[in-house]
Amino acid sequence: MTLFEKPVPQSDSVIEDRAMAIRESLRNAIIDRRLAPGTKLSEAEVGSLFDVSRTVARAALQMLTFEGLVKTERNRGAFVSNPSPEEARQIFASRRLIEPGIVAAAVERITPEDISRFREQLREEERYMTERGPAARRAEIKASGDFHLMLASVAGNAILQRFMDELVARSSLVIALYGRSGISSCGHSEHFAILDLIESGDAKRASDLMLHHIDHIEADLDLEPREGRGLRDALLSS
Amino acid sequence: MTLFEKPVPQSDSVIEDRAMAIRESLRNAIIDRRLAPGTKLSEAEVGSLFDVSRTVARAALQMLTFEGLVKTERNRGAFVSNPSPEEARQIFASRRLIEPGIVAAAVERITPEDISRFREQLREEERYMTERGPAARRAEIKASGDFHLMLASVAGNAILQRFMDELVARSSLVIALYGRSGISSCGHSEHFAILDLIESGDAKRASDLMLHHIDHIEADLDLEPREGRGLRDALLSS
DNA sequence: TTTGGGCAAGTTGTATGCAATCTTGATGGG
DNA sequence: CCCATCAAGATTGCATACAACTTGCCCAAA
Repeated sequence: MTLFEKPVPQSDSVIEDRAMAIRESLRNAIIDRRLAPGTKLSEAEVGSLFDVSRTVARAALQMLTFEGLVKTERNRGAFVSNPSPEEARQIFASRRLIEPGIVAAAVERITPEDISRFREQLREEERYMTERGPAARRAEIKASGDFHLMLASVAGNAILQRFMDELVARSSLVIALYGRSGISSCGHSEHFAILDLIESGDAKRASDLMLHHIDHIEADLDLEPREGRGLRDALLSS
Repeated sequence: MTLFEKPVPQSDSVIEDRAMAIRESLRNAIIDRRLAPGTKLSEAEVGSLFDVSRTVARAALQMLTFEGLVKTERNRGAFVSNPSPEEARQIFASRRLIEPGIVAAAVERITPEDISRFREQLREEERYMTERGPAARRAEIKASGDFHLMLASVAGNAILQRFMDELVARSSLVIALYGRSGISSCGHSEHFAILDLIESGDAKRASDLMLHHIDHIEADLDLEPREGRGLRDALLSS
């Protein structure tokens, strides 16, 4: 009757269905490394854990499979993805290709309000950096990824944003897997510098710095060939 | 007992499950425009059409939703995607970002055998160009997309390859929707020129030409604002 | 005639049951 | 002692049943 009959579509991605919520929850658990790579994600277990049927759990796992965060083998089930060094390299190669363009687009579209939010986000990052312990380190990885995601959202291209969603999530998993201990601190100051260059409107230098930033992240990884891995990494990793 | 006990894992992506086959079939139908944008894809109808249960049909539709080829609305169902001009622009912006890098990678990795296969593919394209009629035009769009996909596969980055899969599929839909009649012929000669530059190892010029090529494809589209569309394009389009 | 409400048909969301496949542990033969 | 075969348990793949929601129609009332 009234014009506001519907209770407002809300943020659209928040409502969705239950499968999406489970996907988010598992996704966070995976990139936080609370779920170790290779962990079996049985439909029944996920279902009972979230109090839904296997149907819904299965849908969530299917979504995560599309994102590359879990790998499913026919008639065997779903496992937390255990990205190989080669996969890791491809992930960062993809980011090197995409993110400079995102920075350039962000330079064109960013607003002063956006800049404020970014600085807030960077302060948040800073807090985790001062702390020690694995929990803080996980939070730092996540916050660091959020910077890149915010940049992608400012760039105003929904498709690239979705690609970045996937790439950042998989990067977080890779960093948790192959990252050396404490060197990622340099990355944070680069976030500040990138933001400054974006604010000043210098697209070229901002893009270049983003490129270097990604190089630095990848350089801090320990991506040796790791002989003997490639057979069935999930089984042999334990 | 014998070393060949298992009947060979086969091409891996060919086997998969039935949902994948349905996805492929629907995907081809959509980018061929045999399924018009806005067409309702009811789970029951898809299921009975392919002689599977709604469960499998639903999985296929979910995959297509991830690819952006269909749009699903909660409790309302799945519809063939009807990309807006803005979406189309984002698709091509994404391609402009990614494909030059793919060309550069392909220059490094392409083999003489690959080049032969490419020339074969281009000859195929040529055949469809001489013919008239909507069927030949659809085949031409598809063959033209295949060139870009083959390039992505040569580049050797599985992630970028998957991104390109999605972008090319959505581009085909956009071209079918917004393409002007016969101007796409210039694109074909550019494919030849790009391949020549790749063969000669000139990454820079090959990438630049790819960039221009994408510009030309987009320039051949009719992407006016189309007032009055943005409300609920699926409903109002008919 | 127009508007509003309510019922009915159809579709999607979810749960569950059954068959097929894989894993695992046991058992028997070499 | 080792290896192969096989049976039991468990898990996935798929189909189907039911519940919840949306939509469109019809009819009544203004």
